[in-house]
Amino acid sequence: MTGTTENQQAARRSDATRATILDAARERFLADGYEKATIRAIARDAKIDPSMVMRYYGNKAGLFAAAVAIDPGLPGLSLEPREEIGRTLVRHFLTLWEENGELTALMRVGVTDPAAADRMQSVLREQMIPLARRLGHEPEQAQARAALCVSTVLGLALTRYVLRFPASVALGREEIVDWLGPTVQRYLTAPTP
Amino acid sequence: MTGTTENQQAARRSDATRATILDAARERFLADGYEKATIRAIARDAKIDPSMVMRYYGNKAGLFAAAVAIDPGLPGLSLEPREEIGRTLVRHFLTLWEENGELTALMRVGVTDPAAADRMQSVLREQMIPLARRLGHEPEQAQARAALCVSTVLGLALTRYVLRFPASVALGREEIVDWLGPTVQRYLTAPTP
DNA sequence: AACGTAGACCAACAGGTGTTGACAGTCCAG
DNA sequence: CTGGACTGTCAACACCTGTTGGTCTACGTT
Repeated sequence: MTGTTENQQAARRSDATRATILDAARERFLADGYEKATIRAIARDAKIDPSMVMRYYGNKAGLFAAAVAIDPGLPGLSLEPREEIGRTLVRHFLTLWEENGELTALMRVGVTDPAAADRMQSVLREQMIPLARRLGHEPEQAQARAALCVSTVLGLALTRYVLRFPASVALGREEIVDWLGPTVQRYLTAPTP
Repeated sequence: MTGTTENQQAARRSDATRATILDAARERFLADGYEKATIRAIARDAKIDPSMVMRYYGNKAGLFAAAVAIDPGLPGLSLEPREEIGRTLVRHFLTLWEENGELTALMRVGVTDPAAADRMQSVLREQMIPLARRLGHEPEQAQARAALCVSTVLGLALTRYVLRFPASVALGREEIVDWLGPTVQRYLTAPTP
């Protein structure tokens, strides 16, 4: 872990430190949000000097950007049977949120910071709207339907993972799929009401 | 406005100032969130001294509490015809959010601050769950169904009023009612899937 | 008219923030 | 073995934060 010099990207000796910082940053941003998660606290967690954070990530914004770099990766959903796409989508988002705590951090910040909000929106723009379009809707319809789907899953994420309402946390995984799946399905495939 | 002394609650001479502060606070909290909305900035907006804010509201938390005191006031919804309750509920929440910017502020803060999060949850506890129960569900069912409804409307509020996703902002009021109404209706009245 | 009190202002405090620069130790290439 | 680049440490800067106490003004009551 400390001697190899010929990697694809010139493995630096400081990679371990970099990773430690990033882990601590993710944890802090997730727990406290952007403003309250101070560089000093993150550095303390990582047991390094605050100035190292600056050296490696430029500034606080850069650190945050590095900490929440994530790929939503909606898989080739057009392959799914059309009647199952709602449930599949909901299931996919559930695992996504449960595996990546960064998403909670991103939401905490996005609510105040336009740049982070835009990052969240990109999922809608680049993945959900094209998906709705692939399902045969004209542009406006695709926009509206995709917005409704995103609002559905983000609403659940908000009450369950961010605000942690007990009633929402108590819901079982498959219970959620059973309720929200048909909803998303309807938003995507039902005729306009 | 400046001479009456015998009101129900001893109208103070400073009431105008108090109101000015509260207005400025609401605006700032709404725009910036809790941490970024500084007392100094609020005082500057209200064109008074920062120390007055402390004098009248104790501290920053007290000011925030006073700024977002709001009553969701779900009306006597049990009077509504059972088949229309979904649409009525959605319509009610839409006007609520559009008339009270404080709700956006509350959400911005609740995402980071547990106390504010709890305040949001109280709507669920004290209004939605009883409503679901009044519709004839046993306790657990009522909890789950109410959580789904809250998640639905908060999801819309999040994408439309807080994050301001264009695709969500573009939705028309009745369009939202047409899509979300049946969803909420199903969460409240459909048999468990 | 005189007094007590509440409203408003000012200056300052103590602490925390992101960020910077100079210095010492460590590793590898020449 | 010697240079130079990289990793890490320490102390400090300039600024902004919430909050406090003292002081002057103006009103309402007696």
